[in-house]
Amino acid sequence: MFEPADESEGAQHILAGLTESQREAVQHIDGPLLILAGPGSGKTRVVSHRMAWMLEQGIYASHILALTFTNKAADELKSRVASLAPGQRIWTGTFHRFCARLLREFAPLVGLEPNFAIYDVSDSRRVLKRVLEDLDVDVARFKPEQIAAEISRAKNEMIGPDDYQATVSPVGKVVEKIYPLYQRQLLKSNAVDFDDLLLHVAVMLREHPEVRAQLDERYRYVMVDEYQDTNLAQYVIVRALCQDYPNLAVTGDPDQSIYGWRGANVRNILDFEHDYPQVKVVRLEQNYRSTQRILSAADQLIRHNRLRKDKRLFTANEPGQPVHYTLFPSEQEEAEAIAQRVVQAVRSGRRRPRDFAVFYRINALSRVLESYFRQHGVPYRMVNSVEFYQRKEIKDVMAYLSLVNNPRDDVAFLRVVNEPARGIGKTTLERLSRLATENGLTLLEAAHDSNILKAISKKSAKALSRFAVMMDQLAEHAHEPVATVLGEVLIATGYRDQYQDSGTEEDMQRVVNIEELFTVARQFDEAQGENGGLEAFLEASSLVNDTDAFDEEEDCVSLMTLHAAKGLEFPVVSIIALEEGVLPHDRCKSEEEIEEERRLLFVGITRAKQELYLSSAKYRTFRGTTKPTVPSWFLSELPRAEMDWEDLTRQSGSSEGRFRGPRHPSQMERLAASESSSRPATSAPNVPGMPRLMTADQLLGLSKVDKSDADRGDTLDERLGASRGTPAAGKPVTMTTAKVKAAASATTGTTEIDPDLFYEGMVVLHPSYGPGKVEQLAGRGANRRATVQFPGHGRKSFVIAKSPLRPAGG
DNA sequence: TCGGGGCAGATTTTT
DNA sequence: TCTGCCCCGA
Repeated sequence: MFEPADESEGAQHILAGLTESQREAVQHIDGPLLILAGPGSGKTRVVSHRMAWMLEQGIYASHILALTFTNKAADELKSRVASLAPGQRIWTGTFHRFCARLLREFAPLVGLEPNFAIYDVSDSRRVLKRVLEDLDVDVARFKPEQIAAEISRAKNEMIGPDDYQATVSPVGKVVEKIYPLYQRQLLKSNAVDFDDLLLHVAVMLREHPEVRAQLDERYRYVMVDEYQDTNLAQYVIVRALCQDYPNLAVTGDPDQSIYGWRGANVRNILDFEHDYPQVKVVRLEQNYRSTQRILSAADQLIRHNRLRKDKRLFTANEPGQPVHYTLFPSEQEEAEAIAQRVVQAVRSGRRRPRDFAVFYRINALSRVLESYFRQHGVPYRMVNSVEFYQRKEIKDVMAYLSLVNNPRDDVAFLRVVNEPARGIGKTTLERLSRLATENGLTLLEAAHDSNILKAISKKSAKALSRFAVMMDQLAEHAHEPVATVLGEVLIATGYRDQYQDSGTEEDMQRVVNIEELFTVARQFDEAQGENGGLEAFLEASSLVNDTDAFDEEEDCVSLMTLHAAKGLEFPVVSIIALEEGVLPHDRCKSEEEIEEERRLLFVGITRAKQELYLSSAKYRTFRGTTKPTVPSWFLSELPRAEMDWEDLTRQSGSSEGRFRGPRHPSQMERLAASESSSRPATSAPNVPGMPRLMTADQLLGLSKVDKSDADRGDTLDERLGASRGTPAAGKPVTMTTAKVKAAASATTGTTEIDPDLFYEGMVVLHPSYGPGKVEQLAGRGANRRATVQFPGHGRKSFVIAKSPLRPAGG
C-alpha cells in the first residue's frame, strides 16, 4: 500500500546540504526572525528552503507573503520555491506590486477607483510641471526635480500633503504649496505615483483597523527580503501586517544598503532587534561565492564604515589570484584592456563572454566600453540602458492604452491628444486645461462638454470633439485582450502609419518597436489568460524595468551600474572609474552618503567569484571635455599588500615605475596643468563635490607601509620627503582651484600656507602620518585648528599654522 | 499650429 | 556629448 511521505523524509530533502546556521534559519517559523546575510552566503537558498519547509509543516501557501525589492529577486524566489515544493503557490512580489494589488482591492478607501493609473517618474514629473505652471512658480529658481525629490522624501517618510510643514528652506515653502495640489491632481486623474503605492497602503492600514486586521490574518507569515532597503512607509506596512501574527522574517545586510537616496533607512534593519524583542537572529557569514582575496578586499573596505553591524566575512574557498588595480592613462586604455582581457580569455577557451561583467557608477561611463567592445567583436549587453518602455513611441501607445483603461488619466490625455498631429496646439490645450480645472472636470470630460468647447476656437474644438469621440469608441474595447485593444488603437489613431510612411531609419525603428510591443501584448494575453486584461498589462509594464528582462543565459559580457549589479554574481568582474567625483560621486557631501558609496563599491566587489579588476583612468572625457581625475579615496582603504597594483601612466616600457625618481612631465600632464590653472577660483573652498587633492603617486603609495615597500627601501616617509623636495616626483594630478594651487606651490616644506585655505574634506599630507583627510575645522588665521583623519593612524588635531600639514599634491 | 534649428543646460543610482 | 526647450518661420 502507498504510504504518504512522512514528515522527516520531506524534511530531509529540504534540510539536506544546509549548514548549521542555515538550518537554524530555515526551521524557525513562528515569531520574528532576523537573518543577517553577508554577500554570497546562500541567502536566497535559505529563504527558499525556509518557504518549502513551512509548506512541508502544513502551513497554507495562501497564508504566506514574500516581499522583495526587485522583480528579479521575486522571480528567482518563486522559481526556487516552485522546484522545492511543486504545485504550491506563495504570493511573491515586490512591495510596489503588492501595494498596487491591495490598492485595487481597497481603492475607494483612499479616494481612488480600482482602475487607477500608475505614473512612472516622467509621468509624475509632467503632473508636477503642470501644477508649477498653474501657480506661476519660478521654475528656474525652483527646479521641478528638486521639488519632486522633496515630495518623494515626504511620501517615503509618510508625511501626507496636509501634514507637510515648510522647513526654513525656500524650497520647503514652495513644496508646502505645491505638494497638496500635486496630490489633488493625481487623485483627480485617478492616478498614483510610485511613492503613493506605498503611502496609500500605509495610510489605509493605519486608518482602517478592520482592514489591517483582515490583512494581518490573511498574511500570517510574512517575509521581507533586502530589509535594509526598506523606507519608513514600507516599515509601517510590514509592522501593520505582523501585529496579530508576528511571524515576520526579514533578511538583509546593512552593508548592502545602497538605496538611502530613495528613502531607505538602514536603521530599520539595525533596530530590528529593538523593534521585535523576541527576535531570533541568525548570521550567515560564510561566503560561498568569492575567493579569499576578493572577500578580504571587500572586508577591509567595508570596515571603514561606521554605520553597520560588525561582522566577519570568511570563506573556505581558495585564496585565488590577487585583486588587480590599474591606473590607466585614459578611459580608452581602460576600455581597451578590458576588451582585450575578454578576447584573450575567450580565445584561449578559459572563459566565455558571459563570465565577464563590467560595473560602473554612472550609465554615462558605458559608452567607451561599448565602442571598444564593438571594435573587438565582443558580444555585450547592457542592463538598463535604453529602456524600452521609455521610448517615445512606446510611451505614446501605452498612453493611449492608459486612457482607454482610465479615461480620467490627464497625463495620458495630454500626451496623446495631438499625437499624431490633429491640429490641437498649445494654446488650445492651455485653455481646455483651465476650463477643465474651473469646472472640476477631467480633460477628456472637458473635451466632451459642448459648453466648454464653445469657448475654444471652432477648428480646435472640432478636433477635440473628434478625439473625444474616438476615445469613447476605443473604450468599448477596454475589456478585450490587450493585443486586440492595441490593434484597435493603432487603427483608430493612425499612430503607426505616420511612421510607416516616412521611411527614415529612425521611424522604421519605431515601427519595429511598436511591433515588439504587439508581441509583448500577445504573450501577455496568452500567459495571463483570465488574470490578464488591459489593467493588469498596464500595471505590469509600469512596475517592471529592463533589468528584469535580463537573460543570464545569453552569452554576452554584462555591462551595468553598480546598483544594477546587486544580487548578481560573475566569475570575472571589472569595476571602472574608481575616481573621486565618480565613486564616491560628487553629490555626496555627508559622511553617511560617503558610506553609502563605499557600500556600493562593496556590493560591486562581492559580485566577483574568481577575478576582480579595479581601475581608474588618469584622464577621462566627460560631457565632451577631457579632464584629469583623482583616484578614488576608497582605493586607499583596500589591502594593497595582497593586491596587484599597476600604474600605466608612467613612461612607456615600465609599468612598475612608481616612485622612481624625477621625470619629465608628459604632454598630458602639462595639458592638465594649464587646464587647471585656467579654471576660475572658487571663493568658498568647501565646495561640495570638490575633489580631494591627492596625487596618483600618493594614492598608490597610500596604504600602510607594507612589506613589498619596505623591501624596496621605499618607505612612506621617504616618499613624502621626495615629493616635498622634488616637485617632479609628486606632481598633482589635479588642482581644483587656483587659490589652492597657489597655496600649494608657495610651500617649501614648512607650513607657510594660509590656514584659511584648508577646507573640510581636503586631503592633506603629514610627514609622519602621511595623507589624511580634514574632518573638522575651527577658528581663523593663526588660530585655525584642523582635525585630520589619517588612515591607519586615527584622528589627530593640529593648530594649522604650527603644524607641518600641507595640501596633498603640492 | 507645426516642425526645424539653434542654444543652453544638465547629467546617479530605481520601484 | 546629448537632451530638452524655445523661438521662429512657414
